[in-house]
Amino acid sequence: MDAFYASVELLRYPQLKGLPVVIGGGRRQDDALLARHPNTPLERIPVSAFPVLGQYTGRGVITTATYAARAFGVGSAMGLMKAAKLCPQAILLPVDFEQYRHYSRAFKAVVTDIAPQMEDRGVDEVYIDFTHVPGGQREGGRVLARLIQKGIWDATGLTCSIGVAPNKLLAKMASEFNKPQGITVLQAEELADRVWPLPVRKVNGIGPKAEAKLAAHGIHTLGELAARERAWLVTHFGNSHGAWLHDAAWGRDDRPVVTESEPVSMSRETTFERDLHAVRDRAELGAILTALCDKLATDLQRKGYQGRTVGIKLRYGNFKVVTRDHTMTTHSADATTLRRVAGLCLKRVDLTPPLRLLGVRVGGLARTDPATPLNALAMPSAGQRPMPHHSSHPQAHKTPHQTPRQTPPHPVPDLFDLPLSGPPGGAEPPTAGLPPVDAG
DNA sequence: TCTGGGGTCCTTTTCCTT
DNA sequence: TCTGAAGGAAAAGGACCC
Repeated sequence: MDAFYASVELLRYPQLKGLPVVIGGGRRQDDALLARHPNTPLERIPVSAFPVLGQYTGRGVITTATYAARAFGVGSAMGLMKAAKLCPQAILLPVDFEQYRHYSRAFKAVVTDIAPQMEDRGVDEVYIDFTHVPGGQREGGRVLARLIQKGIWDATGLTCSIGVAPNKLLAKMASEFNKPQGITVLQAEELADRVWPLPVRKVNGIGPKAEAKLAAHGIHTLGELAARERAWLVTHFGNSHGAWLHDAAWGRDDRPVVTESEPVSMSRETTFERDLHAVRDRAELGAILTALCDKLATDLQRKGYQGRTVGIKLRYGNFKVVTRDHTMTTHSADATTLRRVAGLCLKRVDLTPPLRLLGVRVGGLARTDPATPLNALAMPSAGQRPMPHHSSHPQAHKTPHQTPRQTPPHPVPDLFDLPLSGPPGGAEPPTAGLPPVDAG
């Protein structure tokens, strides 16, 4: 298979091109901006009027940053306060998913017009199998890549970097060689020269943890990784991960370009403006949980799905995360049902420490209307790991059994109805707190 | 100093049934 | 009636990606 990996840079305002800009954090700075410049389109508001990072106070992280901002050491997932120290003059824009979705659809339409075998990798990235695209092999794929780049520019004004290689693993790596508007053709025989000198972290699927573990064994580059025996890697990293690491270092990847997929789960979560306490902030937490369930139910219904497993996620003030879930006997997309089951899950966790984040998730999805065409409504599979499927996995490809066990393990009275002083009897975990679950 | 939100997949632990 | 083993599914946690 021949593969492209294409990623586009999403930046809205032409007057900000070339400047350090970060996106993230605060909500609705646009509104304040427009209030100060009535009747002026955002695209015409002068650069000097935009809020800068140095003025920002509060929680949040950077979603993305322009290359000019990255030159200051600012990057994705960095706290805004830290970024403000590195580059206080950077312009800070709010996240606007409506716009991203619009431009995302537009650029993908350009791609599929030219090369229909496209795999969606999120809002700004795709894989393309161009093996059977007419003219796809000219200049090793470079001609087709230029055509796609120009098409995206003409339709959206967005720049795009493209990697061309024999498989997805190498195409993704190649796309990073020449950002933001380059085309890199990487051939299998160039592995030693162009890939092995790279740090292991450049492989899509080696994150900070794997990087640290490899470093502890003195492995920093892909060349050093490739030099290890496969058996040695299997011994130290397990059967599947060790073998995968070995394949990755040797540029081997036989995953196909997947053009359609079904969502596995949907979720909603929110980080609070300040840490909340289950008892003191009981009403607020209850309202947040209800709102999350409402949104999630709306998401499910809009996309035509219902789910059987409902779960909650809590992040404590110390960043420790706990999850609880419960599988129901039937599927549902009903907000009241989600709220009730999420409430039951919440009773099974320790609600004593300060809480930073609350989330609700639904898995075990099934289509509400099976006649809906496959993938017509599915989300892009953004977080999919590049690992191959391991059929040895004990839970792989099994049909769910019909009698899920009942939770919670110890019968708990409705703690959500308890007085604020805490649970009676002393036998229950310290879970006093949130308002009553809505009566079904 | 501070660390979002929405996903997928894998591994390990726990629980249930036979 | 009790016990233990085995196997499968659910639950929990974690790594990773955009």
